[in-house]
Amino acid sequence: MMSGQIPEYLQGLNPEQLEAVCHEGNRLLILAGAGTGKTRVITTKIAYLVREKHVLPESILAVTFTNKAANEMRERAMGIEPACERAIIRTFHSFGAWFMRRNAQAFDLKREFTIYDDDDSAELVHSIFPTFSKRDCGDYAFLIAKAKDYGLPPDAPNLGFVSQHPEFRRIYAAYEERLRATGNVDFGDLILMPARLLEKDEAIRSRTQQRFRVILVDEYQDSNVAQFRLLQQLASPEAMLCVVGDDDQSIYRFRGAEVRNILSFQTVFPETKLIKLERNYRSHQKILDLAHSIVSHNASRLGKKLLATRLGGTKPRLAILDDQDQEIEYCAYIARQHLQHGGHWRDIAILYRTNAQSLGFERLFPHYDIPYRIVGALRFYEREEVKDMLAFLAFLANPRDEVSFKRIVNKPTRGIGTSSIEKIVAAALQDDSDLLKASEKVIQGAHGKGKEGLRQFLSLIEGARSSLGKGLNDEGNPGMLGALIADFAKNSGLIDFYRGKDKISGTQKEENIEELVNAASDSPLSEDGLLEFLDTVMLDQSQQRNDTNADAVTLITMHNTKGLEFPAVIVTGLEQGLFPRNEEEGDDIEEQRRLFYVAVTRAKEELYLTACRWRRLHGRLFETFPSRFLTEIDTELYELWGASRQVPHTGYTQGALGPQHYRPETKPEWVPGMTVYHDEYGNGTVIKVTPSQSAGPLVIVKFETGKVAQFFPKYTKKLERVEH
DNA sequence: GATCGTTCTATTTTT
DNA sequence: TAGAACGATC
Repeated sequence: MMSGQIPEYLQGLNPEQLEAVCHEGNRLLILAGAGTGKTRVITTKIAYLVREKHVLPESILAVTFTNKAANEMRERAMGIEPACERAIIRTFHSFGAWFMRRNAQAFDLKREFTIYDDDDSAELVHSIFPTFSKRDCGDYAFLIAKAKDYGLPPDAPNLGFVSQHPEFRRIYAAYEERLRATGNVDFGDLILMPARLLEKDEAIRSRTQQRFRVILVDEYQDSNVAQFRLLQQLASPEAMLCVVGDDDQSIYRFRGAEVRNILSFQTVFPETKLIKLERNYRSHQKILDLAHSIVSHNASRLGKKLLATRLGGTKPRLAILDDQDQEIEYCAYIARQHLQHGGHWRDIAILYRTNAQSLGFERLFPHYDIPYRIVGALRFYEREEVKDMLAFLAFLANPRDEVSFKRIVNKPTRGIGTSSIEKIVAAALQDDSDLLKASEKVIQGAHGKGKEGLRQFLSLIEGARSSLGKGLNDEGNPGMLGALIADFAKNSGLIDFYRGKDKISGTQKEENIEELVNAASDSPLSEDGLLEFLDTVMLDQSQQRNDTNADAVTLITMHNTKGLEFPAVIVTGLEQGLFPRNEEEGDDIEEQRRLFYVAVTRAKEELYLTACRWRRLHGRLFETFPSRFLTEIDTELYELWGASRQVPHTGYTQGALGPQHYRPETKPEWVPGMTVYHDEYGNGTVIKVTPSQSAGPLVIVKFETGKVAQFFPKYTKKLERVEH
């Protein structure tokens, strides 16, 4: 700093945060636990570098994983130092797209490429292999995406790491070839292609490295192998590379995230300075202790322990309930109580592992008069009609885009059958031309209804292309993209088509189109405007405008809660087989444990955990056992909520759906000192028996191996009394 | 090319 | 249980 005077924006940082902001070494790993103010650190650091160190904002690159996080980062940095507007603050993928558009030639791409999402990829696989089922196509697309996440091209020797399938390499290679023919890229390409280009093209590499003197990465624990390779290429030894993350919150392994990126950061860059942020500003200590008790069972972690700055707080509470309906009723009861104590509905979040678990809440909450909102259910850009419009735009931008062409060419039906479409696609591939030219060609030989339909479609596209080229609306003024979409919806007959569907099925397709038109109403009617709009839309498929302000209970998957916080959190469905699933072991178990950790660290004041003895799954009723994660938690850290007394009723009585046939068996008694045998742990001695009201006694056993574990004998069959 | 009945299958999802 | 996907049928 220039003088002894500490600038205002640095005041209020704790010593570790301040150190993280001011540290000047080239490799910095900030291990930031949940709720430790990591966004504040990263944004303050950007502003600090610009303001105090006179780093050019343009030479700062900050990458995150979600658009929401990127936007927040930019706004907060600008709040401190307006010049930060010029910094490149983007998601990884949006940075990739930015980089690829600027260097399109080096990638052998036309400027007008658009981005295929996962569905489009699956469609492309289906195009190449029409005999494959939709499902298989989706699976292959997933594997291809995963291969790219791991940085593996089709000819990679170790492609077997992703799939052992003998045909996978061939399928992947065919996909790549066809994708290149369309001139488009997929999500994986946005990372892997820049990484590979920088690896092999020294001129571009050094030019890029000279530009970016500072590289910051948020949520680093979620980065994948390809992203790591990209970072390695972007960051010259002289550049400052600062990664911020929490190894305990890595929960996207199934999507290619590689915890080892953060675990081994110090090994890869030995000069790394490590700063841990462990002061938590969100939750009180009792919640943090429970969270720590969970995650400390993981072997693969750098290790850190959160310390609360907030005082007081009540112990988390565990409730063992009979079945889902009772679990829902319990949640309703908790929510109501919260309100009676002056809280709001919006303070409460109900967390679950699978989306399907929201169904019960949706069914019963109206009866309990509990307002709710579901986060992450159906996404705006996944809707049929929205995808149709986007396909139209994408095809307008890039007439080689086979997937988009197929989606709209015969919708609504214009009599263009599969065989005509195949002919057109084949002709385009044959002549290495685009689908418009190929259509013109095929139209010669066509006749009847199909010919007329194709002519209609072509004139529709021609009209749109010409107004895009002119950039003017009907009055001769500069036009907007929104109007183009609206015109297309009308002229193509799609709007009538949707209107009909809306009438029959009560959907809101027409409204959704209007919403999309609105979203595009600020985009200029030009090639650039079009590409920019498509990028924004394709790269931000987050659940649109769910009114966060509404006073309603939040229903949400544990995954979706990352980065959020709530005064009261209920983590439901803590049963073996559901969370974790039975087949999960090793690294998977550790990831699930981290997910549990993420879930409980969302709570600011109240934390509730629930498990059911019976769970309906795929229409069948199963007897379940408490999650192994529950038995791992030190019993001192939570209170057991007794449920042998009835869950207080909230007015609504349900039908006799419950499992009436279930009668708790009377198990033999358990007393301290008793010798027991456990399926996995062997012989042991009961050291303590705690009665509970609903779950039967809780038995704590010290095994000969030294391991201490606790059980509800009522729920486990693995623990047996040894007869004397 | 729409509609109906049968069959299958069943996490999580930043981009 | 419930939704999607596929094949058969009109």
